[in-house]
Amino acid sequence: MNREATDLPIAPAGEKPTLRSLAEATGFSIATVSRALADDPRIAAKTRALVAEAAALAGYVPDRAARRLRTGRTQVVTLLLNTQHEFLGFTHEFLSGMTEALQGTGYSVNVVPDDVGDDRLAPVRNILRNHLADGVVFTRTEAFDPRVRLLMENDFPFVSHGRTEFTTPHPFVDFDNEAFARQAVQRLVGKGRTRLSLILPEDRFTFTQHLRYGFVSEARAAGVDHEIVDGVTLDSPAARIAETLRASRLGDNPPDGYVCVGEVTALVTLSALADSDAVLGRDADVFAKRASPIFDNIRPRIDTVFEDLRETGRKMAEMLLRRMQGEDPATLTHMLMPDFERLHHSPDTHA
Amino acid sequence: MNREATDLPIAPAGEKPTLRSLAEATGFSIATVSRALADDPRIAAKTRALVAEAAALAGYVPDRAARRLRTGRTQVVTLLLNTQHEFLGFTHEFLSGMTEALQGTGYSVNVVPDDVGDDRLAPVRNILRNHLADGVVFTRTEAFDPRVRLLMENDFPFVSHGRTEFTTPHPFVDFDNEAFARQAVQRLVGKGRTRLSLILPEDRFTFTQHLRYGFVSEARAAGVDHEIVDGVTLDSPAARIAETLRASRLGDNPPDGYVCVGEVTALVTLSALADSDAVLGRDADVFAKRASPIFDNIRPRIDTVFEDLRETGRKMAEMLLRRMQGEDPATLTHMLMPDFERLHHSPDTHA
DNA sequence: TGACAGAATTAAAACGTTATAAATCCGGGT
DNA sequence: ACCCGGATTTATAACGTTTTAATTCTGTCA
Repeated sequence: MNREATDLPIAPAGEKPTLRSLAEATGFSIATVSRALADDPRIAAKTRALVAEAAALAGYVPDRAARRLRTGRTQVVTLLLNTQHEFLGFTHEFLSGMTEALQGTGYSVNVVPDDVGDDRLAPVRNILRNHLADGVVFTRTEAFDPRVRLLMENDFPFVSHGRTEFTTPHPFVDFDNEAFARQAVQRLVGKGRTRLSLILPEDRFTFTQHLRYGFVSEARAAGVDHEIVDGVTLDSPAARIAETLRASRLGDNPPDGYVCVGEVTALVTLSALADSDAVLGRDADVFAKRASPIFDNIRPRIDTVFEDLRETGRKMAEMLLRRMQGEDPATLTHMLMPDFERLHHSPDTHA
Repeated sequence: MNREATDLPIAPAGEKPTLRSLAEATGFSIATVSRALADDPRIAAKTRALVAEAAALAGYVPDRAARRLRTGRTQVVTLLLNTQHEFLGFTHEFLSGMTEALQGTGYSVNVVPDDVGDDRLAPVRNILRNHLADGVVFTRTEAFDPRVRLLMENDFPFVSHGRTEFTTPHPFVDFDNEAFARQAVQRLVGKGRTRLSLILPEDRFTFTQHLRYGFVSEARAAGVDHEIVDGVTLDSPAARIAETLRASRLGDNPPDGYVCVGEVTALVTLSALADSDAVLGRDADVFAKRASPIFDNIRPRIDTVFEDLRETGRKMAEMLLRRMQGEDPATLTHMLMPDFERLHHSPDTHA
């Protein structure tokens, strides 16, 4: 019945501290200890302090399984991972950002493949049915993404990377791809380029439309020729993209300005140019979006704009936390702007 | 008390099936249902069949929290993620491989950052103390890796990516970096190169020693000059590596053959060559290890060997499963060979 | 002196499993 | 009929929490 903090027993080496052991150590009941740790105002302040001290001393950490069983809350957030396609370094940066934001919150990150088998919704259904997580995060969002629909129907917390065209608002984090496309066009036009070319992601992704709109309307405004490459998408095999680009360079009036949405596409474009003996800066220019630092080390240098995926992951985790705490989904949206500060003007690393 | 499989009640829409609901549906007790689902031979075969059918019909899935609380097994494996450095695409491929191998096993993958704060062992201690997982997987293994030591002391299942120099054997999956280094030297020597250069990872990693040994002994055997670049490592900022390489090219007798252990290093090397007006194939050659497909799209083309990180993740997860099932740790080792089949002989994508 | 309200604490149930120990069933031998 | 043993089945406790509904304390006021 020891209630003096000074002579509490030290943590026994072998067995892990539990509410019961804390109760025995402090002389209070399990219920009181539980409430005290939750800072319940119904518990006397002195008691709360005593219990807190005992818990710290013993290194008490609540058992996740027990809490989860009792409350139904898993303290887990799931990332739906597309295991096939990736922007270079995407997964790494994104995950790092997520874990960073979740650090110290008690939530842990669970990774589930989003593209196995025929039923595209199976992973989400599985999570919903068996309450495998308290929230979900995913990428490659489509205009009418079935995952979004299903999650909204079930009022389940989630944050999508990318917007949808559903009327009901939902939390998302997105990169302003329209602004990127516009800027890319402006840059190329500024260099005197008049025949622009763009390879788009697959049509079903929402950001494809944003890219298209930004590209087309800005090119029209500038009064320059522009084409969206037919027959291939960002997800096409690199070899096929290369093939298509090389073929296009054999035409009468090949493009002289390339907007590249991904790093791989940019590299393919560069090699297609090299393969057809076109010289960068003379025959054509390339403007690309980058998410990794590799372009710093590639010759010839090209202009790039940075999409911060670590920040994206961080923001998405933050919004998910707030959504799970019951904040209004409609307000939980965030747009990342093309990083003009860190715009990459082919810095000379000799300096 | 209905025991006929034919007219079992269908799964009620709202509430999730549980042992109790299955017991009510079949007329057996909870204990019997539990045992039947575990295929306990003490339960009559007919009963087992009946229960299995009812479970399937109801879509029963055991509650993870309850099972975890009762058994102490989490059904979780944790990947210790280094959030700072990455081989391009490493995390993505590795995780994809892991989830692939774990598909259908009931295990899920948890990602924990391995490099926050000052205490390098904190994540592992946290997992051990609070039994946050049944097994652990990590990369960037050191010769006397403290994580390995701690995990072994606690007899906790793990698989390391890379070997250690501890005498007690433990499960690992490793890439044969010595073989890679030897082959790289052979290739470069085969092209007539006589002054080879290598940038190593930090000394503390085990594979650094393997690379060094393979490189040095093969170069000696071939009787060619060779140097290990001083003052920088694979993890140095790309700019510093570039700086060092450019400086080295100004010397009397610059290297004419570069062995690159990572993609970024390879790119940096290429740009350093370009920056100092050296021509690949004439003034120097580069041989690199690649883990992503980007080299297919880089000009000038270089020879590369493929390290399959998806396969690595898959194998590590498989070994971990077997270790958790009690297999002898000493036998759970796997070496991945440099992929000679998929050796990249600068294929001409024009073909 | 009691009664009583509010403050503080607690007993006990529940979450869904698994596992120990005990109970029931059934057929065969006496 | 009766008992016995093996085959089945079951009641129950436990895992570590949270929370509902008491219960006990304390001091105040009639």
